[in-house]
Amino acid sequence: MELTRLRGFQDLIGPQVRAISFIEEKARALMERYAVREIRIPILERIELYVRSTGATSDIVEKQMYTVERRAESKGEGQMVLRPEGTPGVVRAYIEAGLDRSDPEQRFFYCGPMLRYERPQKGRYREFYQFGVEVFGRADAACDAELLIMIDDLRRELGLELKMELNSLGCADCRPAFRQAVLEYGRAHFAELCEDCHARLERNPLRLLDCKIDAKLAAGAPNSLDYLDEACRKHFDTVRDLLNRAGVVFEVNPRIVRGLDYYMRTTFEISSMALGAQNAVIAGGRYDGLIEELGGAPVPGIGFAIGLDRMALALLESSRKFEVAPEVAMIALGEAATARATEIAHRMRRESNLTVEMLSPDRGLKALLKRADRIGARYAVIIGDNELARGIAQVRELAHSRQQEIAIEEVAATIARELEKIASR
RNA sequence: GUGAGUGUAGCUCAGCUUGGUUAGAGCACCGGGUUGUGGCCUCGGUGGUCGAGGGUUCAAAUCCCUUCACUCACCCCA
Repeated sequence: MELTRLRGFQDLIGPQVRAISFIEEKARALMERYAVREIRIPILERIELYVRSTGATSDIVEKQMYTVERRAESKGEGQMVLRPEGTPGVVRAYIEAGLDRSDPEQRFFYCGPMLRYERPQKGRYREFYQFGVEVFGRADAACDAELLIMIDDLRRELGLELKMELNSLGCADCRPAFRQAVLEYGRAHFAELCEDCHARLERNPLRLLDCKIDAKLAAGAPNSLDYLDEACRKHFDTVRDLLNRAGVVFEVNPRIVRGLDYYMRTTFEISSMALGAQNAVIAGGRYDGLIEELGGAPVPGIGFAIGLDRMALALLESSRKFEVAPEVAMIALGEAATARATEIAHRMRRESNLTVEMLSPDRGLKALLKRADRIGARYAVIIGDNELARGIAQVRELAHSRQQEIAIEEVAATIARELEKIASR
């Protein structure tokens, strides 16, 4: 086969797509309760948006973005890229709508594909789906806590065991001192650092802290919490206190460092034990300077994104099943019966709310019953010329090989009633 | 970008070390055993450029080279 999908892209089929939809539905329902409103933003943006927000030296901007070839006659668009993450686009839309000035306190969620050119591996694809939440206009610790509680709610609804880790990176006032301390620590131990860390040191020294190779060295490195100024410390203490009151289980991990420039104060990562190396299923944090950086008013912000693909993988690792089976397989033998069966199937769905799959009528009964079994139907409704003439249908309960003749007009109601009985047991 | 592992039927894999007739199994699919009754059983059938290209050889799934893809990990990150 030569027309294969592109590397790192996936066709989501069967349980995979059902797991993702399941998470999305749960998350959407949760958004309703938290009064978070949906926002839809373009998948294509100007490259500058990410250079200025994500950070010019980040890997995302330096080597992972998909650039789009524009038509020669289009003018003034500059370099366009497929969005590698959601936050900058939402911030842009927020500013562009003038909300930062007219009505700054806003909460949005978005859902959709993101694209990054990376080497694929388990839980990492070039196109991946994110469900993200962004809250603008609130600098208070209660807001941070509310988001984390929201995440805990989702975790509970999905029945997943996840680890929540929290850190504070400090603010524009106190972070520089911390960064400087890490830099100096790194320089002092330069000879002991791994090759990757040598590169990190000047580019993004905070990254030293979550290096896997130099774990021992990182343990002795400066702790961001020791460098928090009074306001940041109080903020972080309040967040933790609110989480404890809400019964949210979390750990403080000073090594949680976000890769993107715009994060400050509260940062967090939620990971799954069920996954491989790419185990962060949710990550986010506060980014109070970002809106201003992108040309808006000085409005604070905080947000997170769920990696839906990863979350789905974790869900599929658990014992949860994502099979779907129709309640009724409709079997028609012959042309006249097919017409009648189509009517009955329609009525079952519309009036009795049953899930009904009509099987291909161009096959023998044996093959059709086999098919009904295969798709996991609970009942097979058989209508042939015999039944048609007598105004009845054979209703077969597959698991028990019980079969009864029921007046065609009564089939839908009878099955619905039986299912109700089973459900109430 | 780096490293390791793997590419044989729709799926899971055997065969490759030591080259040798028509390349196998299980599952799945289709059909018979049952003129209109599934699962279990049984008999049969469809299905393969052995990832691709080149080389060695009388002969290559098997040996050599190149290349591509997939997987996992590094890196990065959701």
